[in-house]
Amino acid sequence: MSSTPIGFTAHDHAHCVKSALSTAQAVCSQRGVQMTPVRLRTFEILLEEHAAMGAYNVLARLNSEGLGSKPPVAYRALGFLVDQGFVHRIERLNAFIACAHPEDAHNPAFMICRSCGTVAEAQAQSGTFVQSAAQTGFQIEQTVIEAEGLCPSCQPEVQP
Amino acid sequence: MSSTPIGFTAHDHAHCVKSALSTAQAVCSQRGVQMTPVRLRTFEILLEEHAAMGAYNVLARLNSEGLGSKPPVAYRALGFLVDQGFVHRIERLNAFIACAHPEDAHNPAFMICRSCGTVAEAQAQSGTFVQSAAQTGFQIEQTVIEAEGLCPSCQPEVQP
DNA sequence: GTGTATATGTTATAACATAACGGAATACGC
DNA sequence: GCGTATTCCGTTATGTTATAACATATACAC
Repeated sequence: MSSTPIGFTAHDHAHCVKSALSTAQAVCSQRGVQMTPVRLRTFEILLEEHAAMGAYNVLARLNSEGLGSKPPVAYRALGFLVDQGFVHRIERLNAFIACAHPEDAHNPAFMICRSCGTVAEAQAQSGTFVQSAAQTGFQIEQTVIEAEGLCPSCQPEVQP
Repeated sequence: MSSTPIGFTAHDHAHCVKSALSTAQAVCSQRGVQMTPVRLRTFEILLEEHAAMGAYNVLARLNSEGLGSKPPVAYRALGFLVDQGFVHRIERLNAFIACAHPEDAHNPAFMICRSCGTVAEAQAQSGTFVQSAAQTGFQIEQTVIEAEGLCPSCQPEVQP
């Protein structure tokens, strides 16, 4: 398969799928957790799709392959992948997306195009919000940072 | 009514409810939109509760007062209030909360205590995320910034 | 093989949300 | 006031997302 434009930029998709899968498997054995067939295939589906998918879409795919037909199957697999940091949940969309940077620990932030639905992952860093949280004594464990708007391809061209 | 501890700090609750309601009504007539009884009472419920509430909880309250018993009634009123900036939606909780700073336009950020459920609103400001979005050409229209963790009251005391 | 922990299968239901339609209330130009 | 346009509300029905609870199976340590 050739490169496809994803996340606002092109890249070698087949490669990133393969690489993410083997990385994940390595990480799992390192952590002593099991990358079972359902979990692996769920991850692979998200990687192949390379877009945010609802749990029931994932489930439909799993079901068509005989890997489970009931919601808990999908939700458990997705929950596992999220816990391990291989997949992120997009709160705004009630959807899941394969992590773009599974290697390093990170606080992901997302840009969601309201026109084409593309979701791009970026690195979030502490801004004034985290500082003000610290000031009030709030102990942050996890952050949700999502921006909705228009990706470069979906912005109207300026008239000449 | 006396002050109650809310959003990690105490304040005069009765006053803030009254003031928010009259501010909202003034803003509505200024904008030429209608603050109808259902909308007003929905806002008041959220102000009184001073916590994140699910749409169906709000609906139950409305229903008990004869103001509507079907989901669309609550969702429409909440949608209006969100559009006008009087109420915010907490994506992480699928819930709604009255705005803490209805006067000024703002990008809200929220701290959600996973122990007691308290939600505090803070001011979000542009961090590296917004910058990197601008770099990629993504045009942000709206942001969701929510942190989950432990509020000061729910953090375990340090052993002496 | 027995016990323990983990994972999956399945049923059932909870919780959240909206499309679509008809009718009532309201605003507004005249 | 009166007609008309618009907005809002009530209701039916259904769609979508998510989890509790319990049964079964698998893996592994001992």
